[in-house]
Amino acid sequence: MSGVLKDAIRVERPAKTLRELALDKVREAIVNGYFRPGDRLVERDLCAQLGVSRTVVREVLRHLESEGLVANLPNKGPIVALLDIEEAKQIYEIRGALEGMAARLCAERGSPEIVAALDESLTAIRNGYRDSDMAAVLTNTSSFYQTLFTRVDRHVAWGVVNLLTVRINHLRSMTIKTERRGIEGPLQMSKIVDAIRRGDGEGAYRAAMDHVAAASAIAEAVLSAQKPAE
Amino acid sequence: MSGVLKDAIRVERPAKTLRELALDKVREAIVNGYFRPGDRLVERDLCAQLGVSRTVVREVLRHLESEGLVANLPNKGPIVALLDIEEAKQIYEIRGALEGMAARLCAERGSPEIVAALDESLTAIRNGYRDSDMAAVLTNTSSFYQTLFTRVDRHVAWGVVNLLTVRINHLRSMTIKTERRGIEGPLQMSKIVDAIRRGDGEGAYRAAMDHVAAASAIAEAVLSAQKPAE
DNA sequence: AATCGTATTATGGCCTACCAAATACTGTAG
DNA sequence: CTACAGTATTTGGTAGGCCATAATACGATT
Repeated sequence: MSGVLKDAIRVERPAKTLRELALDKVREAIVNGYFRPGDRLVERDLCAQLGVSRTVVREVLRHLESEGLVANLPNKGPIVALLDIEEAKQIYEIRGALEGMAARLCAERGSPEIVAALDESLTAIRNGYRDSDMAAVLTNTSSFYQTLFTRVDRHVAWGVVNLLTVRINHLRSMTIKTERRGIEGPLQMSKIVDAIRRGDGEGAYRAAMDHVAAASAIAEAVLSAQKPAE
Repeated sequence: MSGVLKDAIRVERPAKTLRELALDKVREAIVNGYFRPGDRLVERDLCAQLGVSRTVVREVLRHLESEGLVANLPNKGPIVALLDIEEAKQIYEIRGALEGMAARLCAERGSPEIVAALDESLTAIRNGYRDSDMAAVLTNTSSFYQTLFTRVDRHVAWGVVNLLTVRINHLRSMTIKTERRGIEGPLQMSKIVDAIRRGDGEGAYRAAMDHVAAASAIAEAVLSAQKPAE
């Protein structure tokens, strides 16, 4: 049997442990609102719902806790973390600093491939708004920023941004639906791309900051309009 | 019985679970070098060493994994994460962005209390260098930055910085011992304080960035001098 | 009827024991 | 000396149990 063939037919293992699958499921469930902020996450119930053992559930809860998606009340157990408006603003601020940094680096790199990739995501975002396909808007916004970070090899910063982003995910899906966001959002993002295209690091930095600041302002409005109602 | 008294005599419970104690122990052991990068962390060995069950050990390992201190090799198990020089540089870069941001905010706030607190930490750092007490240098450097972040209520950013910092902790203790660091480090930090004192946001930002950049450069030198030797 | 004390329940924290699968090691037969 | 089979190691995952605590419900007593 040839070594080459052996490699060729090598079966791609799922490679995902049950724990990781469960982790994704629960995170997904929190992010998309199946579990609401404040909901208790009872271990044994989760076992039943996920069809896994308590060991796995507990590891998943620990992991989500360190991600900030789950909070652990002493002597009461884990709940879905509540999103504090102050915290949300700080998260947006951090994203601004990091995305601005990445945008500047992209501009300084001056690679046409980056601009092309960003344009592609941006077009997809515009189409998403046109078709009212908010899921598409979210995933392509994500890939827009992923490009920004990973094309200049800032994987750690991308990881941080991702970590923080899941915590404000419900906010993201709300801000995105805002009336004017469908126009202004892509406009601001295209300013980032333009600055990168002309190699304007400082402009790219500011454009990225502006975009996040706008998102933050909308989020604040949404949150403070919502909180009193509870 | 008076309500005031009731609060006054409220018994302080340890409140720490076994898991948290174990987590701290293991993290500490990794950070201070008892476990070296690349070392395997065999669950059952840890159970024996910590005197706890596998349940606890596994949760601890998961937690450290999500902190980036532990890496999990598929089908082989957890090891202490190896520090890649590229990753270290990125971490320093992120710290620069966030600490710069915090320094700017402190300068804009213009509160004498902040300056006083920073000065106090800085003095302690200088004393630490004078007495060759590197542990003191580290903890006071930490409190310097903690002041920078928490006095302007940036707890999330402080959390991010902390999370990243533990990953480069061995580097920190090495860069700190570098010959000229004992002079230049405090000098750069005093520039941050000076800029804050005169309300110069931009200057504080740049000074904070410079300080981290210098640390990064030293770390790079140390690491690349060390890696080939292995 | 109001209050005080006592089961009961729900739940998390922690433990032991077990099995399956993958990997690493080891000794033996050819 | 090599190939191969068996053995130990170790993780991933499961099952189930014990204990402590907190909350709640339920009486019993005054």
